[in-house]
Amino acid sequence: MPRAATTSDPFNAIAEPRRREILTYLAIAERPVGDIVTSLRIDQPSVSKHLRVLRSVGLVRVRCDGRHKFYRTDAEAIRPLHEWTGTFERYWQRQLLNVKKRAEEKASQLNSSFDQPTAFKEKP
Amino acid sequence: MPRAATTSDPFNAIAEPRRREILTYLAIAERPVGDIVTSLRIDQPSVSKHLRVLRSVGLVRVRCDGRHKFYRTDAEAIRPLHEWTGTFERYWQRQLLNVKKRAEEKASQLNSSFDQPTAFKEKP
DNA sequence: TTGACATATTCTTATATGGGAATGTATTTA
DNA sequence: TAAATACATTCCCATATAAGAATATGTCAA
Repeated sequence: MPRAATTSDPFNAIAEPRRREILTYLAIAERPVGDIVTSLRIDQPSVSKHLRVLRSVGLVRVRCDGRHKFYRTDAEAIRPLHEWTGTFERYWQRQLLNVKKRAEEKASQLNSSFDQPTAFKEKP
Repeated sequence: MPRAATTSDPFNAIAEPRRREILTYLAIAERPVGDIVTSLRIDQPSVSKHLRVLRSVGLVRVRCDGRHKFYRTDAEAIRPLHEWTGTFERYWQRQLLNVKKRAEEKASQLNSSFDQPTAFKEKP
């Protein structure tokens, strides 16, 4: 069985690099489809298809005006993703602390195992 | 052309729900494969395959000990994902402010367009 | 050495894409 | 109304999975 549809899972929707580019591009301001096509250099049908996916998971919104459709990133829809990745923050902070601690232990070990001159070795 | 390989892109790797579960499970402490199988109720070959994907993008690490292999989440590898989603934070904060502002405007409009009694309408 | 245990890999299969080309659908303008 | 503009959709196809079943590999225990 393949993966859950991109059209129902935001995590899956942002798995596609082009879609991430589009989201970044549309975060600053709303844009018509044509702007995305020329700015990001993606074929128009591809852009439309990506936008369809992004819209189906609520990552972008549309505003219609005549024959133009203005898309913009719905930043709030990205928040849950940010929060999920954020649940690991305490763990990477702990990891960093451990690395630092080990480095310091190693450093002090070196300092004590050599004689005084070692302290001056680094400045020739 | 399909998407970039799950084995090279962390965003793609976490697009699979089972793998997110595994990452969460392995964030707290290292575990042998069998623990994942029983705790998350996923077939052993599937677990091995998911772990292979996660390992190939550096999201988990292994420690071998006899016939056991202990896996753990490398939280630091999740950090870039957290940072990418975090680039949208300023935008969703702005969105929230706008929503709030509009709500307040609407509220004050209501207050001024109705007469005093309106303020007591809500407590019968 | 022979099993028993813990994981990994291979093979098959059903399915979900993503791109390219062509076509469809509104909407505006001449 | 006809042509042009802006997007969306459809069809085809090569490819990347993910699950399931069977099998392989590696390690410890009797």
